[in-house]
Amino acid sequence: MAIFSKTCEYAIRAVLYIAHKSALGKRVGIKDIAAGIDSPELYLAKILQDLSRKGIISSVKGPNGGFYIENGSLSKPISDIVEAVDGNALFYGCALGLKQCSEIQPCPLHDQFKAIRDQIKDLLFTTTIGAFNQELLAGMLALKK
Amino acid sequence: MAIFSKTCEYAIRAVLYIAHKSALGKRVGIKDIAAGIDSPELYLAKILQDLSRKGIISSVKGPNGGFYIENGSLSKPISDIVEAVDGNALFYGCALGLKQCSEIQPCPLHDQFKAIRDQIKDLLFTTTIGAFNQELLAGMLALKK
DNA sequence: ACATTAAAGGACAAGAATATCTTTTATTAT
DNA sequence: ATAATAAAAGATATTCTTGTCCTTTAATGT
Repeated sequence: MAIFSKTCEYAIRAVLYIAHKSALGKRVGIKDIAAGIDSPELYLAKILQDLSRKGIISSVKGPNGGFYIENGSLSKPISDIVEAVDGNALFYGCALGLKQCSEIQPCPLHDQFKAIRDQIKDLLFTTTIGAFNQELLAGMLALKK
Repeated sequence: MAIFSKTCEYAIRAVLYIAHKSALGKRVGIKDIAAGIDSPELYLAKILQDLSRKGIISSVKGPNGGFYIENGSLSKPISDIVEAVDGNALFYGCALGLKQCSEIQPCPLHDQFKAIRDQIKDLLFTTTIGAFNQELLAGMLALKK
């Protein structure tokens, strides 16, 4: 199994794609995004609808419409996308799925996974949606294939 | 989403349960294990069949039969269970699901996730199946609820 | 106003993961 | 040998994830 659901992988890649296009003041349509991140167009549409409802991205309908990201939202952390799509189990859940796992009643992997979860949290909470814009524009980072 | 699939959570908990019972020279039946780790009995049966076929655990049929773990297998790493059930995407896959992600063609999270994957690998490859036997016997660690 | 464009929304379909049920096979004790 | 036990195996059911299709709504340009 992967760290993120497939839906979440698409979501992150799409948001980063929209972000670096938005930095140029451009809105992007669903076809453009789907091609830009190699994802099924109609499924991605559903995901973006959801992210739009949740305020992570914005959209306008009609000619010259499309998806974009508010300047202020570029400083939101990537964790916002993950939480919106996959929930917060990755940040707070027990690795072995125990509801009552805690310091008092730890599962065998409790201590070791705490460190890993903390590192994952640190990464996703401190990395912003706009953090990769320059490198994406420069073509130094990949979002497809 | 959680780190492991539900199937894998059951698998790890069951194997650790079997391990610490095996340390006492006892075989344990599926009912016992399912109750001991709070899992659906018949589903767990399927998982253990699979682990048995893959040589991670052993079993004997008939009266006084049940599941057990060879002494030598107690020193196998937990990663063996994870790989058998969830595959190795957690250890080697790209966080954003890109097939071609690498140093040459990195996804935006490539570098940061490499560190996290390495830590996960380190934990799962160096922690053995038998590592928690004493604490489990002493009731200091939980496998259910 | 009207036609065109593009996202939103609702419904549906396919596939995978999770869970259950029933029959078969192997082992043990009598 | 036979009966009882317990895992293996095969079949089926349910739920969740992923993916597609079709209609509706909102915005724009003419």
